[in-house]
Amino acid sequence: MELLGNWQRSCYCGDPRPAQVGQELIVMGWVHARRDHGGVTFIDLRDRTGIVQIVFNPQINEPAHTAAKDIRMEYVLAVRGTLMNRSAETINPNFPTGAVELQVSELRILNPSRTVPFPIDTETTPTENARLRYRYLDLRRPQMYANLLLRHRLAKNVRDYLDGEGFLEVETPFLTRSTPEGARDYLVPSRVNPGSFYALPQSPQLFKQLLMVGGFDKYFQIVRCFRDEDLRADRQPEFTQIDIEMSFIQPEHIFRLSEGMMTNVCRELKGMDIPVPFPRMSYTEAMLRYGNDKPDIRFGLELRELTMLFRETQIKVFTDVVAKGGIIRGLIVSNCTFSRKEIDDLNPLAQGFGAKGLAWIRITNEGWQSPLAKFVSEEKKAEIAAALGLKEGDLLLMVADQEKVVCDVLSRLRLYLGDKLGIIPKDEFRFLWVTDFPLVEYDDEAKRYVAMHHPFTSPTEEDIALLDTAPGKVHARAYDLVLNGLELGGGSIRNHRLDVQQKVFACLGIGEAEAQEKFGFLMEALSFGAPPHGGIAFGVDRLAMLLAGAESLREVIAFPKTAKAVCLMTQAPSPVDPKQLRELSVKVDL
RNA sequence: GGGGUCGUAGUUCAGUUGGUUAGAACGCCGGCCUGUCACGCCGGAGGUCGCGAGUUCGAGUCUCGUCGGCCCCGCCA
Repeated sequence: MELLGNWQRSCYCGDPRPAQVGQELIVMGWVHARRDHGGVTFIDLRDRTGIVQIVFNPQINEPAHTAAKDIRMEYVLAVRGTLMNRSAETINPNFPTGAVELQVSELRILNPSRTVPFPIDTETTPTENARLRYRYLDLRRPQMYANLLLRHRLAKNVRDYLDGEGFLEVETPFLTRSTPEGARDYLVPSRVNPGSFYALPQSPQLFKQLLMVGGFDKYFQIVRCFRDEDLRADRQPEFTQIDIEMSFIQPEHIFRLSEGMMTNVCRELKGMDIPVPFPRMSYTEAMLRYGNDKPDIRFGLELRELTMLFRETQIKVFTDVVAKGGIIRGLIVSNCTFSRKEIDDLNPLAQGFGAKGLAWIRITNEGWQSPLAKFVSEEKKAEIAAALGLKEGDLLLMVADQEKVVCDVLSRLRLYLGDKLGIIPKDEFRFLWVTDFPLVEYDDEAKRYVAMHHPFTSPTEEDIALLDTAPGKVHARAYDLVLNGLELGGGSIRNHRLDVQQKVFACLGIGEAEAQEKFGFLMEALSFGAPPHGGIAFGVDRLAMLLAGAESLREVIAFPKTAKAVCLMTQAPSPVDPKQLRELSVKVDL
């Protein structure tokens, strides 16, 4: 092992080109591969920019050639040498540096490496377990570097864009207070105030509103948020948002700004030109056509309303459901080539999605093929076929149940079928605004209305009166941005008037005393001339994931957590020293 | 909290109906090799089959439990 001494790197491994031939260079990096021919030894030296071949030739430098015998995979080297052209037949077209090589005159082995637990290449993908345990090695893989580079450029692009639009990035506290509603909070005990706890923010929601009251007019922040809920491929306990808030605006301003930001990102990072404005769809329409408030509009296969058509048949499972206030909806798969088994297999799938069963009708050249065919008159069949435009080869899949169940099952079945049929164009980016959400929805478990977005969302001006009489019918000035079936972000116009905010609290069953205790600071602020304001927040991790074409957030997060919210590298979370607990006046009760 | 799936050499994986000494590739160690770039050739080491019970004459293989990774449901204003 040698010291670095006063050596200074003259270029990255990916840099050398024929133009620099003849120059003396110092390059540093990791041993990616080693080819020892006894006489001459080749080493591929790698850094984040690429790979350069360095050559140890005993005729050029005997000591360096001898020393190179000890070099192993992932050793860290510094080499000084002369850049040479390769002879025509030894040029490697697979690397940008493949026309040249560095003839080593001096080698310094800066650090050895134990045998690595998995190879640093693109061919083999190690198990997730190994990757997360040795994340620093996983990060050496070019794909991980590419993903995090993309993420960096995303953040930089967004910052530059918002700066250009007159936004200020302002930091807000991580140690804040726990609020009711929403996700479970991560709590931090206060040593100085025994028995009291901070909460890590689920989002900087209230702070950004208070910045508007503070007159900042246009705020943004690329900020970490924390939610103590179970994980998914697209959900980590800590995640990053592009958080935005503006004063004296309409939803249109948010749409225009967001569209500018997203198209900018897509153009700069992916070379894609996304047309603006993005299409918009009301929540009601989205539920009707897709059964879902975040529809993937890259493909059709929309839901069909069937209640009226089938209510007068002799199909008992249908008529019973309709009698109980349920509905019937379905999907039509055109030119369906499913085997009988494939169709039968959809039934347990639909049941897994929450359906009691899945009815089906296949249109063949001999008429209806279906377990239900005998319950429908020929006349009715013709009426149904005409109404739905059914033709030979079509498969009609139907679910009858309460509306919520029908929507849920069919929306998931739609995604399953879209994937199975291969009709989802993978390389398309289809943005969609979903608007006109209900302000609240009834929670059967809690037996009260809960905020659909959050408790600070403004009702539409014409619906304010309904807050007292029919809360379920009140529309919110809220909007979500959906990309390829993934909720990328959401926002709303907020309540800037104290009386409206108090009405909303009351509607949510938050009493005056509780509102005062939990949100007193907000209500106080609203009483001091709060401007009309609103904003939006986008998931950076999800956006980066889609831009990177990755299947999991972990691919675009340097140090992510497992499905059990554990960091396999640091072994966090961990028990702590009893002394620490005593200082915090915290007792663990398992 | 629930369901599914995976766990075999350092790594990626194979392992038949439960049957002799658990294999391959890459990596690792030793040797040879002056134009390779997935270098090649010769030789070698390396296994608590995640862990614990059970069934069996016999378990990597079957059963139960448990731990861990992944996916999903619930949950995620």
